[in-house]
Amino acid sequence: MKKTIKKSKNIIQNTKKNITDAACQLFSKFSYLGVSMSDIAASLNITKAALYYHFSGKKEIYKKVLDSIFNDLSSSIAQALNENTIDKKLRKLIKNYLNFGLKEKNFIRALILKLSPSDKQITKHIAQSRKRITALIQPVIEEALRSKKLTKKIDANLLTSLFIGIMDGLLLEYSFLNKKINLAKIPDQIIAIFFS
Amino acid sequence: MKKTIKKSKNIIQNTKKNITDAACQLFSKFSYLGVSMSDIAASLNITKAALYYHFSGKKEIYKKVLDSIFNDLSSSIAQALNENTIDKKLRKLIKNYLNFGLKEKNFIRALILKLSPSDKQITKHIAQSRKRITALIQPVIEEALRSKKLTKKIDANLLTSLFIGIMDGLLLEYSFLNKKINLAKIPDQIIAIFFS
DNA sequence: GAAATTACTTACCGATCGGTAAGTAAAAAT
DNA sequence: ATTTTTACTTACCGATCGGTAAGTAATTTC
Repeated sequence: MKKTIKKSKNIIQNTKKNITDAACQLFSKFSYLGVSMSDIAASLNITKAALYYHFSGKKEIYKKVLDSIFNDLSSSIAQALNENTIDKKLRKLIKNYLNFGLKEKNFIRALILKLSPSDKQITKHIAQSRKRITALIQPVIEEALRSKKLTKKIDANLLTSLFIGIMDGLLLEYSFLNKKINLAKIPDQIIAIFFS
Repeated sequence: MKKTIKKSKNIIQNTKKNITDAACQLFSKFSYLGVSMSDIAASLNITKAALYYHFSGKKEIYKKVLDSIFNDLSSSIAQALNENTIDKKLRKLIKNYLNFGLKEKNFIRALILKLSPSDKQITKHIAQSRKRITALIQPVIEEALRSKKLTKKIDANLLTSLFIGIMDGLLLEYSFLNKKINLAKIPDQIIAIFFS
C-alpha cells in the first residue's frame, strides 16, 4: 500500500496545527481513552511516528487540545462582557456558552471524563481551566444580583455554580438525547428563573 | 505466586454479585475504557477467566452495573414522592438525587462517557434510563408549577430539564473541584430559584 | 556542491487488551 | 461409589496499545 508523494512545495506544512485539530475532533467524539495515536494519524493520512516528531506523546496532544478549547470558550465569554446592559450580558453569555457547548459537540463529555487511574495531572489541568471560566462568569452574576435587588438571598458563589451547572446540565441532557436546544428562547428562560 | 485455597464450604459464593459490585466501583472511578477485565478480576483476587464464567463479556458486566445504578436512583426518587406536601417532595427529591450522585461518586462521569466508536448500543441504553428518571421527576415539577402559581411562564418539559440539569451540573462541578455539597442548605436554595 | 537539518516513513518493541480452550478440584446428583 | 455439574485456574490467542530506532527524501545552510 504505497502512499503517493505528499510533499508539495506549495502547501504550507502546518502539520502541528492539523494534528491538534484532528485530535480535537476525535477526543470530543470518543474521549481520551477512546482515541489511539493510530486513529489520529490515520485521520490525517500520516503515520503514527510522525505524531511523535511534533509532540512528546498522547498526553501533550491532549493538553494542547484542552488549552485551545478553553481559550476559545474564554474569549467567547469575554466577548459577552462587552454588552452594555446586564440583561444583554447575561443573554449573550448564556447563548455563547451553550453555542460553544454545542459546537464542540461532546465537549462536556471530554472534560468530564476521568482519564486513567494514574492521571491526576491532566485532571488538575482541567479543574484549573474550569476555575478560570468560573472566575469570568461570577462577576456577571454578582452584577445581576446587585441590579435586580432580589428578595431571595443567595450566596453569589453558589449561584454561579448553579448558573454554570444549569447550562452544563442542559448541554448534557440534550447531547444525550440528541435534542436541539432552542437558543432563541432558553437564555431568557434561564434568566427568568435565576433573576426574577 | 500460589494462591491459597479459597473454596470454603461456609462462605456463600455469590461471586456474581461481588463482580458487579467491584466493577461498579471501578467503572465509577475510571470509566468504562479505563477499567480492564484484569482490573476487575484482580480487585476480587480471582482470575480474569472466572469473569467469563459468570458473564459473556465486559459489556454485559457494564450493563448490569448501569441497571443496578439506575434502579437504585429510581427507588431513591420514588421514595421522595411519598412526602405529603410539594415542598417536602421537592426538598427530599433534590436531597436524594444529590446524595446519590455523591455516593456513586463519579456516577455522572460514568454515565456521560462515550464508550467507544462503535458502541451505540450502550449509549442508547443509558439514554433510555435517563428518560425513565426524567419521567419520574417531571410530575413533581408540574405539581410544583400548579401549586406555586408562578408569574413567569415556563414550559414544564424545559423546566424539568433545567431542574435535573442544575443538579447534574452541581454534582459535576463539585466532583471536579472536590468541594463538598452542603445538603442542608442547597435544596432550599434550588427550590427558591425555581419556584419563587 | 557538500553538509546539515527538516519532516517525515518503515519496521519494530514490550505490554496489555478482550476473550477462549483445556484442565481441575470440590460439591451435588445419581 | 460413581458420575455429573459447578466454579473456577492455568495458559494461551491475535489484536492493539503507546512509543521508539533507524532510514530517507526533500529542503536549507554553508
